[in-house]
Amino acid sequence: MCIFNVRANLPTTVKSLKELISNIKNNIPLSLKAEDYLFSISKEKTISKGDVLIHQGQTVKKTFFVTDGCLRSFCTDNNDKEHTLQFAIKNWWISDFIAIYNNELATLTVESITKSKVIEFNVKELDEIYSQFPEFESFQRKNLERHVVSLHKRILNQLQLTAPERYDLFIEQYRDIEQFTPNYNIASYLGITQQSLSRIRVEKAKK
Amino acid sequence: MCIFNVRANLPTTVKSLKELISNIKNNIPLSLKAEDYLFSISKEKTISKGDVLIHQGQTVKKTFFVTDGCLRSFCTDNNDKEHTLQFAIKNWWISDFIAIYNNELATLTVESITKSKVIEFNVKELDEIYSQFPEFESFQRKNLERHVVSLHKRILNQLQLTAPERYDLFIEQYRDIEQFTPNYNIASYLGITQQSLSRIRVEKAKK
DNA sequence: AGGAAAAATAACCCTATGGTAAGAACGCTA
DNA sequence: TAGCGTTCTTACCATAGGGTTATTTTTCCT
Repeated sequence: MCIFNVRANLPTTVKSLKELISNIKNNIPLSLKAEDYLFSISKEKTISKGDVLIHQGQTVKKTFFVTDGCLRSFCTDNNDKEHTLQFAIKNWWISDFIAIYNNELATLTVESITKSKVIEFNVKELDEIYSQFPEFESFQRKNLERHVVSLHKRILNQLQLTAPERYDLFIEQYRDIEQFTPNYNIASYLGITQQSLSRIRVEKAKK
Repeated sequence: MCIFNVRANLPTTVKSLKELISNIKNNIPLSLKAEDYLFSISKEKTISKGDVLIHQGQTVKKTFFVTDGCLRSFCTDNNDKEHTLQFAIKNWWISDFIAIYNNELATLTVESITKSKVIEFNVKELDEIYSQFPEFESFQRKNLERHVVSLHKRILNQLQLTAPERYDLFIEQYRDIEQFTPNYNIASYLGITQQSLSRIRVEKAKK
């Protein structure tokens, strides 16, 4: 959902930033200066399974571009039940965008489901990029348009599909996420319990 | 979710375009040329209750800014059940953004719930505005950011709240929409049947 | 390989919501 | 103000999915 990049000659430690560069260059031409800036504000991190990058209730200062592994964002309700808003794998962005765009404290938790690699950005520094390098405006607008479409679709699916249908669709669309994440996380994304998902899987296997 | 405006001296027939202008000027400075362009591509329309502005299955060429009344967008499933994605009142945009951004045929229907007034824009002409007047990029990016936040929140609400809780929230947040729309449309927005909503209302009244 | 921890399944009963159908209330319009 | 269509409510039973707890299977660790 966000953006970015670095110079052509990368130190070995930031090799995976190349993903990000090519990702961006597919969409807009990047000046060397813009690459420099991106490089200067990014920090590559390796994180372990279970690590929490954003804590509910705290200020959100970072946003993450995933280069390896799988993360998720979720909220926790009054009964300590978790509800997954988003999964993120390679080339996806993840953070608490509600908090960032509303300038509020985090309502979400962002945690790593597997050992992962991410590129970390400071939200404020990242936001600077638009004034310094206006070519990012259009790039990001289009990203957001695509994101809006996927959210519209998710809402419609939630309204009109049964739980088994939603599960089938999830498997179909996110096979590369399914392999990383336990079923109870998928259930919390689909809006059902782990037990219901188990039942659904059993029914599905019978056919 | 989109953008717009017109010149300072308006013909009387486009007086309501002023809403749009002030809406935009609150956010970005508008050149006269940009105002001219907006004026040239906009068309004010009065529509009756029940009129359909976008038909499922057809090409989506228009997007609408509402200046009076209330409209909704919905999809229709295999059993002819309708599921409301969005309501739009004064100062909101409405169209089938899934179709527009994906360049597909309409999956949604946009219909007017009341007698309404809208300003109609051709999607292609509207899209031109970004290349001709780059100041709109940032404006629209921020609109989309806000829209993403509201969609994230809706998804989380759908996952974690009960039907009565969602209804309470709807009443609280959209009192100005509730007055226009029949309960079965609200039900289809909340993801429940008209009958369930009726039950919920009865329970609520008892307290 | 062996044991602990995590994840998935199963079985129980319970509750919220759905489907159908009927009737009541409301609101136009003649 | 009568009458008709629309919207809302009620009541019935049906069902999907939830809550709890136990058991099995898988994964992970050393």
